Amino acid sequence: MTSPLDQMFERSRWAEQLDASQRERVRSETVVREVAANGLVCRKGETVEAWVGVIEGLVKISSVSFEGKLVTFTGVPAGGWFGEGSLLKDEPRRYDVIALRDSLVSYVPRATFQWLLDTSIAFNRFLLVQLNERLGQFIATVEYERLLGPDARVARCIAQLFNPLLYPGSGRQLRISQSEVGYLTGLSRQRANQALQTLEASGLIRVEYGGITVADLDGLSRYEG
DNA sequence: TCATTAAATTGTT
DNA sequence: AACAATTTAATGA
Repeated sequence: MTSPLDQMFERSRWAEQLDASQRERVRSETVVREVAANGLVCRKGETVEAWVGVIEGLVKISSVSFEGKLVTFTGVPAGGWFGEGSLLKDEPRRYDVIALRDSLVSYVPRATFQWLLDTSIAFNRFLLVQLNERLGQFIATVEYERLLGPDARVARCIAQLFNPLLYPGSGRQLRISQSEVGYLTGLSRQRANQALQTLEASGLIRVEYGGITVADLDGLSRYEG
């Protein structure tokens, strides 16, 4: 029987390329935890002690200003890893990470992360690709937020969740409710619903009950209204 | 397998 | 924010 963690490793390129003893060490040192919807995966300000992977479900990385305004930076679906930035810089975590629905999360301890960094070239390559991909995403996000309306923001958000480099093996279909799309984009559910219908009418996605299927990922990521 | 019910999600105001 | 309609999941005959 393969555990959910093993399945996570199987579709993570860095873990795939470890040898048996390396993988065994990572497996034994990694902690898996269930997080209920709206539960905290990591909290802002805490000392960073782990690199985090989403095995199942969906989490969002966000921050609250001291005025209480909630800002969401990005969502991370199953298959995604995050937190390497804070680990590398050895600083307190800058963001809250909250589960959007019941999720299964894995924590790779700092020491294990360091050891991978020191011993595995595949791991280093993976981080390089991931960091680069994220940088591209955030630059594009800033550009879009300044220039485009809600429909395009939703389009971008969905396209991000389907990034094959960051979240491999998830296919074209993602289970995500429209209220979750609203949380990720900072829009009301009603507006998110409207945007999804616009995008469906443009033939970029198919809207289903409790999920969406991407028909044209490329078109979605360059949608401008 | 089918029918009934509760819960979740969606479409609309 | 509230409502009704729709879909899914769970339950038991």
